[in-house]
Amino acid sequence: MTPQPQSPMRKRATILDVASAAGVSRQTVTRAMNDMAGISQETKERVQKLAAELGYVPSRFAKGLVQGARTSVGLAIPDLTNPYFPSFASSVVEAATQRGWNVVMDDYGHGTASAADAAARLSPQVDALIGYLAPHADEVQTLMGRRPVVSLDSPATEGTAGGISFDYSHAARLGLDHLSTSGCRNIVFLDSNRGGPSGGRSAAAAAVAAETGIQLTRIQADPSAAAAREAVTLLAAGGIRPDGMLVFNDLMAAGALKALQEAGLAVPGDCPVIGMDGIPLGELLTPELTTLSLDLRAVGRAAVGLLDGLLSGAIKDRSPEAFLTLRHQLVLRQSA
Amino acid sequence: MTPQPQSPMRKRATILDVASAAGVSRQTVTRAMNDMAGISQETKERVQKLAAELGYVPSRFAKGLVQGARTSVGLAIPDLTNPYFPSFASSVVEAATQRGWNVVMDDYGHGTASAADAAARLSPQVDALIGYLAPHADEVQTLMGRRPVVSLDSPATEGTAGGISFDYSHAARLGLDHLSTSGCRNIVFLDSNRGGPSGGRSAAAAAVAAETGIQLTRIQADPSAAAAREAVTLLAAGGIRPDGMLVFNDLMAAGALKALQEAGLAVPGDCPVIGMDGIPLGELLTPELTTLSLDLRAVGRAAVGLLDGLLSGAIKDRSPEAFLTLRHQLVLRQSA
DNA sequence: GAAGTTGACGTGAACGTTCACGTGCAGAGC
DNA sequence: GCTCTGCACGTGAACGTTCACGTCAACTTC
Repeated sequence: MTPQPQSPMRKRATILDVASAAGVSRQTVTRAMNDMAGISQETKERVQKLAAELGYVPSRFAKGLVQGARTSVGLAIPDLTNPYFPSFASSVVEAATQRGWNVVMDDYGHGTASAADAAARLSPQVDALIGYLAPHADEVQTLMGRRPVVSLDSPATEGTAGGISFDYSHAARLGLDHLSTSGCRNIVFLDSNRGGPSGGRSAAAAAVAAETGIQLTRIQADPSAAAAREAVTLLAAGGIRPDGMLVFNDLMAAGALKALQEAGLAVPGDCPVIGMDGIPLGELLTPELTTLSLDLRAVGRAAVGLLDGLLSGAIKDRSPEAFLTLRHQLVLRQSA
Repeated sequence: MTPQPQSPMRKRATILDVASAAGVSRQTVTRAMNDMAGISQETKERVQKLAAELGYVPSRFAKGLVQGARTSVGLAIPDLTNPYFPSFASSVVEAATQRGWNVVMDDYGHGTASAADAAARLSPQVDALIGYLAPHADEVQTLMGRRPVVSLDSPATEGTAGGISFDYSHAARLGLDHLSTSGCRNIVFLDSNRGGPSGGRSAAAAAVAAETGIQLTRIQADPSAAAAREAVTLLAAGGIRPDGMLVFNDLMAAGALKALQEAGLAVPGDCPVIGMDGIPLGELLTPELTTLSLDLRAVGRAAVGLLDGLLSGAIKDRSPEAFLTLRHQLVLRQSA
């Protein structure tokens, strides 16, 4: 409360400064700060007040050293700008908070950084790591040593302690079935051009198409709305008129929607569109986006749950239980 | 590499375990792990390999204790689900990463938590705090003691070390001018019903309206797209037909857009709509959203910049330089 | 009035690093 | 042969807490 400048004093006050100012011992200060028993109300208040005046903040390092780590988990995410990731991050933060963990975040989207860079920064600070790491999941686990890494959407062949993957065959089947039932015969799969997690979706779509005899053309773009929009505009300008579209993710689908409308194709009339992921944004588009939806909060919860098991030893590293597969669900709205 | 189970061993390996395994001293292990001089290549590699095998991870607590904190900053955000906040968070993470800081995140949106709860969790872990804290900014600064807190969008009367606020009068003037110039005479301001930062926007809009003789009706809803949609639907059902709309933020504007269209009002034909914040989502809507845009990356950069000044002492706590005011810019798209 | 109990406080040790030296040894230089 | 230099490595101390005990007086208890 007293605005006491004390500016020249650059060094942090320690517990001993408080103790000597109050004329008591370290331990008594500890008792006062942590509301422990064995101290009179009077002394406790005096010490607390003095501590505040001196700007005393217990060193988290000293505390952690002696008490044995409160766990903090790293969260590595490619791009907070894609609405999918904040939804995911938010559920991770919630689940972690419930367990009393804290979350150190790194967003490696800007610049040319990769998940490995993020992990290198995070590694010295955390006891475990969750993230979208493909195709560097291996490298990240190496960086983390024995500390568990849960990787999302990377092939289980990558050697992380645990992982969550998605059943893209199932998703592709749901999506393509719906489109072909709606009469589409000339479907385009708009894929992301990023090496990483994309492979799964496009491969699954191709496989399902081949199996069911659906004609499927694959085009690619950066996984952003703007790039998707441009790609579809280009496609339409080339005279190609798909009569159905399955898109890598909802954000790209939003861009595709725009481009199709601009090209004079009605959605869903001329060309139904199905997105993937189920981000809240979908409901705000016109037409509202039909999508293969993931329960986003469940994804975060599952990731944290796995980590909990791995940390506690209830789940063994790389054991079958350490890998989960989640399924998409077709949410019908207006666009298909 | 060797999958050596070693599971029963629950305790972490320390530097001494590595040292004795390698037959060298602590200091030599330190030299090997940190690529320091004064060690032979041969020994370095041997130690590193051994360390990896033992799963040795240097304790961040011990390291921090002796080296004096690498700074980590807390980031408290109400709701990652509103696309505004991830954009902001992303720029904070980027700016912090550039300085070699790390970011501990807390999202206090879920449940009934407030910024103060988030700060309580964060406080023992961080050296400084950035966040949307209103109306609990005071309380948060108290929790943080002398450590600097930069609060966004809270009145400068709240006693944080620094802050960033927005010139809502300017924004309201830009928005209302544009609407009234377009011929709107019966404008609705769709406000958030959250106590916090909302006051500023609505008060500024009211003031500008009064000053310029514009007829402005204020309605309120939860700051989400769904709630805004519902509120506007209700409004329209009540027979009230606004001929122009200024909205608390872009997310709510997206909901309003939907509702207006459903109610048979053309946008911008019958009722132009202007949002606030300038989130990327705006471009994906139909019609594309005209908005009072903030340079979101600049906001994060500014916040981290302030914190940097405050931490280094270049800027004094609560001095005039510790408070910045940013301005919105009118970005004309289709909705107005 | 001796023994036990309680409350309020203090002290040594330990947590796992790094820093600032110190040591020993091989070879260079004269 | 002696010092000097450089290299590879080791050792005491310190960082700021908390834990597990101690201590000491005042008060009960019978």
